[in-house]
Amino acid sequence: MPAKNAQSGDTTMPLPGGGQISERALHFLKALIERHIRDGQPVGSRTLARDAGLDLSPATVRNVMSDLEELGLVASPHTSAGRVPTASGYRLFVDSLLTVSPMDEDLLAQLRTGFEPGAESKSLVESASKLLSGVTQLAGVVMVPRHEREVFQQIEFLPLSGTRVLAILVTADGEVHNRILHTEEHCTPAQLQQASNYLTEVFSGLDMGEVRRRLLDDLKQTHRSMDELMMRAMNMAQRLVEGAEHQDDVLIAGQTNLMDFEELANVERLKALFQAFTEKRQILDLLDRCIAADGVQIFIGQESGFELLDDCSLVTTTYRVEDQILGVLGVIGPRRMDYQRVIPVVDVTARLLAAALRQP
Amino acid sequence: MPAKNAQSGDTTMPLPGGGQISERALHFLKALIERHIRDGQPVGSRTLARDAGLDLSPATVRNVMSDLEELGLVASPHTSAGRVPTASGYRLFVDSLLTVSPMDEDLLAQLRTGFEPGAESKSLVESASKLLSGVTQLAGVVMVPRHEREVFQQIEFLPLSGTRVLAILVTADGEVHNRILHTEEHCTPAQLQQASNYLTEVFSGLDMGEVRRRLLDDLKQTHRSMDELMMRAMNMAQRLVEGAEHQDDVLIAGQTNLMDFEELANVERLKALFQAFTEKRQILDLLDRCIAADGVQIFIGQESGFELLDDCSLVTTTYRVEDQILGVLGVIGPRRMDYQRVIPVVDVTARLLAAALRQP
DNA sequence: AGTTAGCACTCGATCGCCTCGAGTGCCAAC
DNA sequence: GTTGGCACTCGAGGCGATCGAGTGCTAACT
Repeated sequence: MPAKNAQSGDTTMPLPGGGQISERALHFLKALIERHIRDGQPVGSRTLARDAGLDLSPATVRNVMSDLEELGLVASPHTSAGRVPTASGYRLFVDSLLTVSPMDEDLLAQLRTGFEPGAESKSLVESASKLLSGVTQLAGVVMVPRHEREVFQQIEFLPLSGTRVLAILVTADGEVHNRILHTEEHCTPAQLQQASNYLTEVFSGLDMGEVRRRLLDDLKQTHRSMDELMMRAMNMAQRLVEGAEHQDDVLIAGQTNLMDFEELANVERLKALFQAFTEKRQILDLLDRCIAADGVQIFIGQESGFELLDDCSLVTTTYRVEDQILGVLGVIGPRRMDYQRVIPVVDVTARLLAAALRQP
Repeated sequence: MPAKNAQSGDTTMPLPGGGQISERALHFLKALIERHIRDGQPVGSRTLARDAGLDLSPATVRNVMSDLEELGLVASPHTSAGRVPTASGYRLFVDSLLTVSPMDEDLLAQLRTGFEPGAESKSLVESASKLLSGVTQLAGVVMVPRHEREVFQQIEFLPLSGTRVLAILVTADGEVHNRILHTEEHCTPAQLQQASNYLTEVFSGLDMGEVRRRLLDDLKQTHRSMDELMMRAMNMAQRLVEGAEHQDDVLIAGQTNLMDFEELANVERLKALFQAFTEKRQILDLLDRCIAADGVQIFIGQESGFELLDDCSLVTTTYRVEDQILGVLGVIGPRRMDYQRVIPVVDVTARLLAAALRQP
């Protein structure tokens, strides 16, 4: 029998997947999910009847639950075990049922004091991931400010012994990248000075993507009048810019928190998950896909498109300075995470990190 | 009845803990341990009789095993379950029974090619930990070259915007440390240049411990004639040297390998272990205690004095350049690891790392 | 004296069986 | 539309039997 809970005194709402659902059914869904988030157990009709506060008998609740099951919002692990929310159930929950409570004062204070005002961006990002994991008891992930978006400020070349040269790239936000380069010939300090002056003058104020593009262009047009020194400087700059990529582009903290959840406490699954955490590649790709969207994004189960996280949810948001997106941060946890609490935490942390990054 | 296997045709040997043990019993102990290392199961008399190759009946083997048990070298988890080596059993095994086979050619080649010749020390150390874990299928740990032992080569100050100065410290082995400092007053590039020239001249060739000591001394003796600029330079150098400490002093790779061992596959234990791996502090302390000793060191079970590793063993050795100890590396695995194979791997990796570090 | 076969015994693992209880679905009555 | 009642399902947990690997002991063998 199809779901026909549409009744006179109760409004019904259209459902994303097509079909209708009564207000009352939604209320029960919400209560069920909240209960399940709290204790992790399948929720039975008796319990839900008590929880919902509507003074209805378990039998009635069973009818409603049956409807919810037919709509694919809940499921029962086996015949005689209450219901558990499905991914779609959670989806509906976070989209329309969530009561976004204002954030706790203490919590806000805790987050605020977590960011050391004058600190370097590296350490701020680290604080962010630790705060996220500490406050939510989940795994915190932060994608560090994307190099592409950073602004070139100056470059210096420092002669080391032999033909080795230390190249130092400073970006506008005070980030420092350095790398040892091997040149074919020996360079004098004066030559190096000249090269760095030239490059700094030409590229200062451009973002790194632009710098890379121009470098490539300039190097291609070798016919352009350019003395050999500059060629070499360009080459060095090129190698520095190319090299300062990836690697520690994503910070993860509190991985071990995930071991506390029974639904994930399976050694094989954990192994795969932790391997992904140490390699970071896949996590980075995942976060990279979140960078386009605005505001807090939530991926439940397979929605992340990342098999390892099928039993997990991911709550992310971007952090930005003056409308420029710097990166993405968020948390990874089991599907049954406390979204109500986690969402504002992620949101606020992003704002605080952005604010801290703004004033170097 | 005490162990009285002393017999005419069989030599007996004194045991570290006092007591005697026959050659034959040792032979059985060795076979038992090798068997247990291979399959992880308690070893019964029938199996051992076959394994030992001495053509003795299980009944005889049982007598021997009983002696071994009385000496505390093996134990049975319960009445009818064969024997398992104890920590003392492993101890005796690694001390006197181990047949150190020469290293496999392919393996040696694999280790050799793992180190990129000209690479920076940071990346060499990373290679070492990855090789250790990859080759042994255990967790590889490397304590990075201790800062104290490094040799100061040059220092440079780079003016940034405002009163911020980027201090760059280069050590003889090509390691680069940098840090952003805030000065009270604005410094001209010329002043900074002068300061860096002075400091480089004074400290070049000294090891970092010496540099720190002299800096502290000089700063204390403010009555000494020294112009204000130098004072400030000293101050900056001081802050840089102090700051470039600890943090990533130990690298760990292949932690997840430990999840494959049933004897460790317990979520609580794993959580504690992985927390220690991310905090690193305790691991660092542990490795620090190994730095004094010479050659390959083996800690079995509680011998490490680190509760979390009670069910693990630790095989370490130091790596050195010209008799100067640079650091410690090794592997962490279950007690029943393949010592025969692991020990040479640790040993050779240390030598290769040292060799790679020698030529920057 | 050391070695061995034989034998009783122990004990975990596994299976089947049962009971218990939480929860469901359906139906008839309110 | 709601509810109580009822039969049914199914996992969890307890109980007992069986199986088999392994032990310890003893008595006989070399």
